[in-house]
Amino acid sequence: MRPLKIPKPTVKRLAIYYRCLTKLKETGIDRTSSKEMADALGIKASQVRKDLSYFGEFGKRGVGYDVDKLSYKLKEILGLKKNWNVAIIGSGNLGYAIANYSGLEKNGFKVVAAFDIDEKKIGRMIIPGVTINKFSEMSSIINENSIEIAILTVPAHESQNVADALVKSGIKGILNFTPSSLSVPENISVEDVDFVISLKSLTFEIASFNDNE
Amino acid sequence: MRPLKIPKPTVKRLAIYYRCLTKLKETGIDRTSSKEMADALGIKASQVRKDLSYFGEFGKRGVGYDVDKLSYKLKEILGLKKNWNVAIIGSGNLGYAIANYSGLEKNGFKVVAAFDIDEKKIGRMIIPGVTINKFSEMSSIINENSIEIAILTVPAHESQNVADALVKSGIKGILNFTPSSLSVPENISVEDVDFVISLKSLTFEIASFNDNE
DNA sequence: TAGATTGTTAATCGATTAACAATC
DNA sequence: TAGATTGTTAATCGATTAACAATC
Repeated sequence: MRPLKIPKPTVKRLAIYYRCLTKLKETGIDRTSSKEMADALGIKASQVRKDLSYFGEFGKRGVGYDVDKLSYKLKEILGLKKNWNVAIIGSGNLGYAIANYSGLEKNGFKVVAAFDIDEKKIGRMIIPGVTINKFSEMSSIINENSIEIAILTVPAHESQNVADALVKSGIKGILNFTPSSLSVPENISVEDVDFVISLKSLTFEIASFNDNE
Repeated sequence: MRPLKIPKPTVKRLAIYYRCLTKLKETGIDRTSSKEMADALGIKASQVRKDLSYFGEFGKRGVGYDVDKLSYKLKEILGLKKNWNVAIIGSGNLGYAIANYSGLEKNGFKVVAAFDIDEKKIGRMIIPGVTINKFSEMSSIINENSIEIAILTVPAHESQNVADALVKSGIKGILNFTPSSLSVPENISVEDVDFVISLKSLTFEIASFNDNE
């Protein structure tokens, strides 16, 4: 049982701290401070401490944080102590790129299945050892392989239907690359990755800069 | 000259409203209301009106909004009246997938150049008509083609170097798919798209659900 | 006119930051 | 011990929401 409702931005930052600590570890540094991490990330030291304080006391006053220990704690908090089986839903260019992104495996995410409607793609390998399946087999394959996370890269007009099927298949979370805002039961988690919206934030900013001088 | 500092979340939502209006237009609907849009997006009507109010008065009291007119206004606000030339920096799987994503052209973004270090890729086409170039040609090609936006999909350890080169080449904004937080001059805009962080937010949520019952 | 919906103000809510006692 | 840095409280800042007069 977690004590409090954790702010969404805090969760994102915890993942960023974890990445930061991993880098420190690789550099051979074994002690750090909220200030050091904050400076590396361009935020305030009190923000770092506040974020961590939701989950416990991980540092030593006057000393700082043990990199290994804090890193392990964050790994635990973020649910990364186990490996996660993921499925790629929609094996187009984007699905292919994500499935083959080395960062997935490095972070404990294992692509164990992929799906597509395109008959021509069925049977091909999306990554070595993982063949692309028909949507009709989705439910059974998700169950058999205890897949909890779906990475959704289907065309926008199919996204809600596919999401419904995923929920029925017992998936627990969806990383949604489609532009649709999905309706799912409240016990299912969805994270949206919407780079066209990000691109338009960018043009807004660029256009604003030019307007303002 | 814009009157106020616009909240970041507001800008993102403006882009979402614009997408919503585009969909309404396609459906043949020509009038809407803050409530209708809000319900479609799962937010509050007052949020929609507040967001729009930063930029002017676009509706009619008692009536609502003209879809065409509001859509055009948002297009203008977001800087989308012109087409943007973009370059793909790093022509791996992800760069390839993004370059070939139909949503780019549909939204007024034109991929006019691509780059990579890998000698084997130089000269190949990333999309029909656009060949992959060496990094050494980046500066001149960006200038000659008046490219203002770079989509950065290089490996993490090269990202800052490449970003520096992009800034020197006169780029105005970077859509950053790498996990590095880039240092750029304050007149350069950066938007981060970090799906591994999103994936870890997802595992946090899933793990929390299971812990809490 | 009566009903509907805007634009805007004021209230609320939530997240960030500063400050500092605790303590290594 | 003196200096450093935590964990936490309180203050500040910013964003969301409710409420309502204006008005179509």
